[in-house]
Parts: sequence; structure tokens; C-alpha cells
Amino acid sequence: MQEGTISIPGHREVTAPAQSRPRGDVYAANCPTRQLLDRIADKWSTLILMLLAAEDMRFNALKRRIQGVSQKMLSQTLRSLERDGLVSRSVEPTVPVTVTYAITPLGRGLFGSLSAMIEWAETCMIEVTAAQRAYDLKQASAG
Amino acid sequence: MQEGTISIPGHREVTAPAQSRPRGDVYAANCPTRQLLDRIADKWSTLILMLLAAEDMRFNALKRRIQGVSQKMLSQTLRSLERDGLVSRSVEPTVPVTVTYAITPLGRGLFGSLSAMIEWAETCMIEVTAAQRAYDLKQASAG
DNA sequence: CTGCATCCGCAATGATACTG
DNA sequence: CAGTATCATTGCGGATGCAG
Repeated sequence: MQEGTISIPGHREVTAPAQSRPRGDVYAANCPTRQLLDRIADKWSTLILMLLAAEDMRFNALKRRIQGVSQKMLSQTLRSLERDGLVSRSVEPTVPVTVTYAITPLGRGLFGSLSAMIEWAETCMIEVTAAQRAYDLKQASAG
Repeated sequence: MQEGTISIPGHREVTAPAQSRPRGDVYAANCPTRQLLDRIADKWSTLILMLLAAEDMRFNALKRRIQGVSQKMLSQTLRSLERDGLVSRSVEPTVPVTVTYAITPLGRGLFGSLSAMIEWAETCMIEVTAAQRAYDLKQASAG
């Protein structure tokens, strides 16, 4: 951990202490864009964002919907997303408390790119699977 | 590891033994699309694909260009990408051997969605950073 | 109900050394 | 140059328990 870092547990720091050249090079290790890319490239972030783009949801609703996520990771991811301003969290002071998550305008912007990706994934899944099988066969025979 | 799984090291299996319902639910743990999504959502895959979309590259050229990647991860990711049919690998039998990586048509399809995402990331980075700062401040005072 | 804190195993990653 | 093999470490992610 360096100076500018914060303590979000699930947040992998890229060692970016006061980067001086913010623009242009996504391939530089300390580029802030890459940090963002890492967040986007998170296993759960994508799924959450997709869900929230459709409708606001409660914590447990999300958890039920996204199979395989633990509350820890869900909570963690949600907090990261909130911190990035992609998701908003609103608390109604009922008893017990009611927490609702929603996508922000900023998040909705990202959602556009994301959905294109998902769509691609669903479309090309067949081809990819075929490629994998071919590759595996070749490996098995070649050694 | 289950039956259908293979031994690519960097490949996190989602326990998908002969999934029966391939379509529709990206949120199901065993959905093949999600496997693909995980691949896409890889830290290095994105970067590599972006680079190769611009031009064919050699191994070390990639390594030099992508700061912070270890040969191990680069090699690993490259192999995954090749297995998925997104990247092609060609070997010229020179001495020493010359290996060139290129993006495939399939990979280029994905590249479209990807570049939209990168573009978004670069555009909205400022806003996200601002949101982060605001969040952190709020935490610091309220926390 | 909605979380946060803690412990902990294991997979993923990185550093280093070695091969062709 | 283009990797593979080995070893050390990290921190993800799951399970559990507790709090508001």
C-alpha cells in the first residue's frame, strides 16, 4: 500500500502514487484508466451493473439473482461500485432497514458498452466453444 | 475440477460440468456465456486484444508494451486467448524462433465492444475519480 | 434484513531460474 | 527470443458470527 491508497478490501491497488501522466497510455501500469478497467473487468461488477440497469434492486434480491456470489463479495463489489459513482445506495429507515441499489447516470453510460460485450459473448459463444474444442484436440494429439 | 475441464493454469473453472441450459441466464453460475465473460473480463486479455487489434506483435513486444505483466501471465493469457480462437499464434522456424501473435476475425468482433468500453473509461475517468474522492471524504468524516 | 469483521484455504500471480 | 518450471506470496472468496 502506498500513500494515496484506500482501504477497500477487495480493491487491488496498482501502486499508483500520484500519477503524473493521466492520459493516453492504457498500457502504463499506473494509468488511472487502467484502474478503472480493472474495476470494470471485475467478475461481479459486470453482472451487478447489468441487473441494476434493468431495475433497482435490494441486496438480497441481487444475491439471489447472481448465483455463486457470496455476500462478502457482493457487498464488497457494491461498495466499490458506489465509490466509483456507478451505483447509488439509498437507505430507507424502516425496521428492519431497507437498502436499495440503483444504477447512476454514469453507470448507465458504462452499461452501454457492457451490454454490447455481453451480446457479443452470447452470440459468439458457439464459435468460441468450437475453437476451444479444436485447440484441446490439437493439444491432446500433439502432446 | 470436473469432467469437462482442462488444465490451462490461469483458467478459473466455474464448475460447469456439461451444462444443460446454455442460453438466457448470464446470472446462472454454470452459464457458458459467463465463462466467456470471465475471460473477457480479464485484466490482461483486454489490453492484449487492444494491442493486437492495431497490429501483429511478437511476444516480447507485447511484454514491453504492457507494463506490469509478467511473462508468466502474458504467456498464460495468450494461450487462453488462442484457445478461445480470439488470437492466432504463428511460428517462424528461424534461429532463434520467431513467434508472432495476431488477432483473429472472431477476436476483432470482440474488439469492437471492448474499444467502446475503453473509450468510455477514458472519457469518464474524471467523473469516476471525482466520485471516488467524494466517497472517500464522506467516509473519512462519517466513518 | 443488511450488512461488517474475522478467520482461513486455496487459487492466482509474481519472481526467478532454466531450456531450446 | 519465446517460453516453461519451480517456488513464494498474496489476497480472493467462502464460512461463520455479530451488529444495527
